Amino acid sequence: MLAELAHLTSLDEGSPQSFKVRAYENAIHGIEGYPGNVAGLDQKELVAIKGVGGSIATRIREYIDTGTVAKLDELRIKYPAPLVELLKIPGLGPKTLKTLRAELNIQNLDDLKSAIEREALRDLPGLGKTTEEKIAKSIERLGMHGKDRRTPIAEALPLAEGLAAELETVPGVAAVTWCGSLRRFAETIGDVDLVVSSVAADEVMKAVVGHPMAKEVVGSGGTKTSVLTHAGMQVDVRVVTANQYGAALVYFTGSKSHNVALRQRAIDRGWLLNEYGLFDGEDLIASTTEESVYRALDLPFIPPPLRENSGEIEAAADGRLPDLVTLDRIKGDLHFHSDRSGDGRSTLEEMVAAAAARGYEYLAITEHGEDLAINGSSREEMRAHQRRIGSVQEAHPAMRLLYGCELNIGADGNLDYDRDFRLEYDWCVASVHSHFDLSADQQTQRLLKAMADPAVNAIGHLTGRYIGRRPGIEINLDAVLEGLSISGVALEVNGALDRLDASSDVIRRAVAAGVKLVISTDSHHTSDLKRMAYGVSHAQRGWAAAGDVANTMPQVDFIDFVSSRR
DNA sequence: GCCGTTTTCGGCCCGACTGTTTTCAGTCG
Repeated sequence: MLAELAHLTSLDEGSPQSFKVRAYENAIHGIEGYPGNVAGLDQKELVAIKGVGGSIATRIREYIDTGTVAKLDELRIKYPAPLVELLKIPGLGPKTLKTLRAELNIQNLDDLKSAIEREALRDLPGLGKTTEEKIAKSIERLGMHGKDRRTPIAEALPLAEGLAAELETVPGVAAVTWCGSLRRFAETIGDVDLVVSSVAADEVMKAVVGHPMAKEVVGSGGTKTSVLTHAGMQVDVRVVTANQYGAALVYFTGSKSHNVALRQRAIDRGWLLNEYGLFDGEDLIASTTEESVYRALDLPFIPPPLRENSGEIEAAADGRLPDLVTLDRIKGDLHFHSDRSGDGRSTLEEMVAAAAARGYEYLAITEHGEDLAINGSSREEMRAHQRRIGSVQEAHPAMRLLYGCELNIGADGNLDYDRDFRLEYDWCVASVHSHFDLSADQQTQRLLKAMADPAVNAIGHLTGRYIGRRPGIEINLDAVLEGLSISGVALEVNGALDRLDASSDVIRRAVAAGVKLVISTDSHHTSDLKRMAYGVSHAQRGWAAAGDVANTMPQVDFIDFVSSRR
């Protein structure tokens, strides 16, 4: 509601920088940083949220109580959807759109196209032939990459990793880092930003322009090149000197809103912060490393996944940043398949060896239960598997293997096998794999019933979503978190890049509610173990401290934790 | 529309790039 208000108000005010628009955007960030359920707050409690004043608080209550907001309805009538759609065209902003509507009565895409055909745009004040052609070209490729097109992180990250590795081999290059929403580990990525430290910018520009993944060069200058990939993703590469690298990383990692707040902090001290450094007049205060920039602003280093201006700067300033979970504190993996599961692709021995190579202290083997057609295992198969796990255990004495199962949560909340058989497992993850379209009430009951089962230790991939492909199930989150909190069942943070389920905002709510987390890879092949790093970054985005994550416990404590559930 | 270790009124981040202009406006990140 607030995002739409901001969007329509930018049209109404004829400026995306209008203070009213920014106030709405600030309120969005404040609310994102609120760890509880905003719908339950009254006017006074709402105003206490940073960025929310009397007017916005009233509109939030109005929205929750009535489902509509009069101000928003007014704006929707004044600016109908077909008109607002035109803002998605790259290069066309609110000012130009206002002119087009006032001068040429353009109301939708067809109006705009025909105005371009009769070359009517070029005679308008402030526009010209070039702008007309630019807008025409933008419309042509609108379907592929409009302003709001976003790519799932599962597609963007491999592209960035590959390109960064190649650019590191270009002569003169000292370092390459992908920045932007990708470094912040957002679920979807607008474009890939690479910041390169190099003494030979032209070499880097040449390498990018001539790269086979570049289908089209959007723009290329001395230090900045933008290209479109064949998949329609924009990649921006920016070259800076080694001395500017830290300030550039801060600047290009964002978020925009985090940067604004940092610059405000600089202004408060009479300084200037930009992508080249932190300055006191002509004097450079900090620029080489990110740490030095933050330190000069009296802040500890803020990990990129937190940089959304949703409370991290205030927390950092007060020394209240959580002791975030990190990869080196992970002691085991608790959602793990071998080719015993129909969709598994590596053998048990290979999978266990891969886990041992990572130095894990414990590992739960969680093959699919019998209810999952094709992929599941019968009781007899499970018993044989248990024996095989026992013999593999002998080869890895330092790592405790848990005989486990990924139970399937049926439509009614029922689980595989029977209670006694389930209780023989050392560790069970229970997950939804079907019936995605039940009502929120039904899904909630289903989950609550599953977590009430004494064999269940964790709820796997909470919503079953695939980012950009399939929405997750609808649930009553408050009820689910309460259920987890009461039962002591852990919430899984699934590290598969196309899942990242539960979402980071749910993780943040869960942490605030005292729910225990487990970060798992849901590995089906030895190459999947690297997902642990993704799960950790994603959990950081949800403000998860090491103490919130059960699989940071050393082996002894973890075994205690598991048996307390049994 | 929000906010206050100078403030309840008067501020509100910064720069690159492009195009349309002779000093600036719009868009973008």
